[in-house]
Amino acid sequence: MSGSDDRKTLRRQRADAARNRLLLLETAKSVFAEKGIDASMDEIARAAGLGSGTLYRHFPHRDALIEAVYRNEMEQLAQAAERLVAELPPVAALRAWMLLFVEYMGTKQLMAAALTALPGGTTELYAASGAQIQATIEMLAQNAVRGGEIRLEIEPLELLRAIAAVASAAAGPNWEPNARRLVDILIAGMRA
Amino acid sequence: MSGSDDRKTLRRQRADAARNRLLLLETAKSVFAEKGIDASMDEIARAAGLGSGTLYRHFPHRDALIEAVYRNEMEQLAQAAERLVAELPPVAALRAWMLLFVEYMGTKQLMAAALTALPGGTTELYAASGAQIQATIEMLAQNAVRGGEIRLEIEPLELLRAIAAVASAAAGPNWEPNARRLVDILIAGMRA
DNA sequence: TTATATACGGGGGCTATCTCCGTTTAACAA
DNA sequence: TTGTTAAACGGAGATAGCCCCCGTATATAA
Repeated sequence: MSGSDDRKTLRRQRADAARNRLLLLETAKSVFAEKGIDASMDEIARAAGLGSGTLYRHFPHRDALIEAVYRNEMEQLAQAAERLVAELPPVAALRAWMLLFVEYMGTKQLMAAALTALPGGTTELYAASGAQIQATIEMLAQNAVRGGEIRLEIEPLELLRAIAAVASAAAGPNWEPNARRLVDILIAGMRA
Repeated sequence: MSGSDDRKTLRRQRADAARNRLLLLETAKSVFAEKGIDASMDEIARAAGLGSGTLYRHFPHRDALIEAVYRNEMEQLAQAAERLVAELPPVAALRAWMLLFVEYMGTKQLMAAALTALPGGTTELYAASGAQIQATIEMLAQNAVRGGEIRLEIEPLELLRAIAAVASAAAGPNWEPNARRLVDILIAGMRA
């Protein structure tokens, strides 16, 4: 009943836990990059030198881990967007950021897979870490619409979904030029 | 050495085998539609009233089964393309077929999943059953290019990949209008 | 220093994929 | 028809991955 209950029950996270969480995130990122998005949970735990129980305490299931790694990466893209909007005219900023997104998919193929791959789970993955990326692309798109240069008749997030599909490793050897070209096709197709 | 060797060694497929193959394909299609693309192999075998060994003899692994179901479905789309090309002007035919593709993804959400979902396996899935669908979209695209109305700076198959991503169930409640609109954006973006 | 909430580890349950092999059956020849 | 044989069948079980459980260890706060 009293406020002191919170005091009593709240206890800051133990240092080892925080350390291990970070370690697991880093390890997962590199293991995913090396072995692909299908790397087993046990393997990741082993690579981090921790028990699988520890891995599962921090990330209750496979998707939660992928999502966490993914969210981490996306943060950087969100920051880049701010910069581009400040420095470039609206449509150019949108285009530049989409190209950055393509480039990003390149370095982190696994993330492209995560975007499109989770069977039935993609939605939830998006719902969580997608919130940020969605806010970002929507900001860029709205900005361009206000400039009067493009019309927006599709949910902006879908633009990314389309790009991610083409920019996934599965899209063959020419995925990069294809994806870059797709960005321009989309922009051209949206011009008023 | 002699031609009669073939006679001797070749023996036409047994009737029960052919029957069961068909039965398994049909069953798989409906089970996938009902329970989603994650339905277990054992469940499909059981639903068909056959042993799992039989299922695996016909389709050596899960992906082979999905691929076979998928290829089956795509056949119909290929036929529709012929008709559209004969009846409509080039770009209209391309657009109409892409919209048909969207509609198709709607009825067979599982196929959209198959298009984008197989972890690391998408490429192979495409390589096999994609041959036909690729030939189809390329025919439509080349036809439109010859008409001089559009430029083709992206591999046509990638257009489908983009559409499939947006038209997948994972793309949220508005996937259909979004996907349809994407078709028009793509067409507009490709106009010369 | 002691008490306690919190974290750790890894064995094990469960489920799904795929293999193996003894049994059954359809196809062909005589 | 009937016998022979290659082909197909079925389903138990080997393997592997996800995740839970819980006894042990330890960081934190008093």
